[in-house]
Amino acid sequence: MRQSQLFYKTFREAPKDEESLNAKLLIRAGFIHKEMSGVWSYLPLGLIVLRKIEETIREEMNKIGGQEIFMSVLQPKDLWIKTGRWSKGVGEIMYKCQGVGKEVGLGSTHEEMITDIARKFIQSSEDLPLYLYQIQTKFRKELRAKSGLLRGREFGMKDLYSFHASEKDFKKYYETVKKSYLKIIKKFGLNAIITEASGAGFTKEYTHEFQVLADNGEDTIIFCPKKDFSQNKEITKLKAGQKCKKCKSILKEGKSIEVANIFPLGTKYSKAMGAYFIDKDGKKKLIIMGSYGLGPSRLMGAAAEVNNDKKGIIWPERIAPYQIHLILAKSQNSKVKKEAESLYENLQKEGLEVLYDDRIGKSTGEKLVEADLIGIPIRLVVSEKTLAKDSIELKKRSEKEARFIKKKELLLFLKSK
RNA sequence: CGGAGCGUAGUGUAAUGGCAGCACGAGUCCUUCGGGAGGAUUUAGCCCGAGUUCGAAUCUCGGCGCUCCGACCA
Repeated sequence: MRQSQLFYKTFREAPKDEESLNAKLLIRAGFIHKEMSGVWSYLPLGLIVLRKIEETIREEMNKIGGQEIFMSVLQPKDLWIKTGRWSKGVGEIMYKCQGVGKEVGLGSTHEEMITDIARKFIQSSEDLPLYLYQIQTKFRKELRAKSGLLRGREFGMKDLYSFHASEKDFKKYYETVKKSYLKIIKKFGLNAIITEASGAGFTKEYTHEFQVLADNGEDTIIFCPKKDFSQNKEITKLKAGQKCKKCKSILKEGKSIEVANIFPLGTKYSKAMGAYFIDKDGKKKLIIMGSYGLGPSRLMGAAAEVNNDKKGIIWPERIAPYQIHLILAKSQNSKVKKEAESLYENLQKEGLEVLYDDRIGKSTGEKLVEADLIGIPIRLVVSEKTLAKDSIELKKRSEKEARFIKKKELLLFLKSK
């Protein structure tokens, strides 16, 4: 992509009413645009990042047997009445159908719908286990949206639902999802701690939150530095300073961002909605369910919140909008431009993702500062200096020092990644 | 939903009752040419409504919006 053609704009200063770091950085670098509190639009750079996050999640979900579906945002009211959640006002946003004049739900979560689908398709133990997921926009009645992408009223959610014939089978899959989630989150440059939390109306047991330590997080956890233990402060009876029961490490307290939450639903929804299957023994039994949420937009916010320095964002490779930022330094010598153009063509031929700053009016300094703000992992510069050395300058966003590298070696280096 | 703060060009800021100004951005021209360059020139603004006043960006009331703290977060 030629930067001269890219729809974006960076800003020297963030809007004064944004306080959270992720919002400041993502707005300044031209990734997102706020429509209203808790509601964001994604500009080209931001959308690429969001799509990469979704794609990473999709790959991993498919690996653990997930099949992708896409449920509707508008949901029939009667399903919600069955589970008693319509009148409770537990977050569903009513939507008056224009013209029709009837109330329908605007999807805040999809347990009701998925169970409705499942009870129609699951008939015997032969149909189990079953893993269905979707990547969807959710709408929630957040009384207080805040912290940039970290808590929105409209946001992306990957929700996976599992259906099992036995508790044993459910527990096994629950552990599989835990491992898968840790793996996914790590690819976004984040280190999650699996944290026990309240059942939150879903279950009497613990649910599990995936918490990423960050000063701007809205949760507080008491955790073991070796990850042998972690509980949300809301429910824990332990305090920082006490010893971990498993490994005897001193427990710590920290602010954290909840990037995912998984729930053992048991038979709560299958019971409320009559989702049964015929087991091998010929008996009619309730389907055992789990639900597993992971938020792509919140993950994008968390990734920016955690991976940055004073100059800007430092995107982890897997979700960076481009892998390489090629910069044409300002020069009177037309050979410099020729060299950069030909390098751009070559890198593209190799199938590498390149953002090429081909703008001719901009000073080199401005380009470098802007590149740091945008945060692409590898920066290449073509200038009079590099031309004289018959090489290209290479610098990783995560490292301080740049180095010069011969063109042939450069391609090998980049392809090896 | 309770509490606090804030709403002035695209962004950041000044003017505290008397001609809305500055910087960045954006446009044009010249110079500069590796860490948001310099000069010239152009562009663009008082959240909405009511009130007080000779006169309101400024004071009062109402509304709307944003941020932060708290409650809530299925």
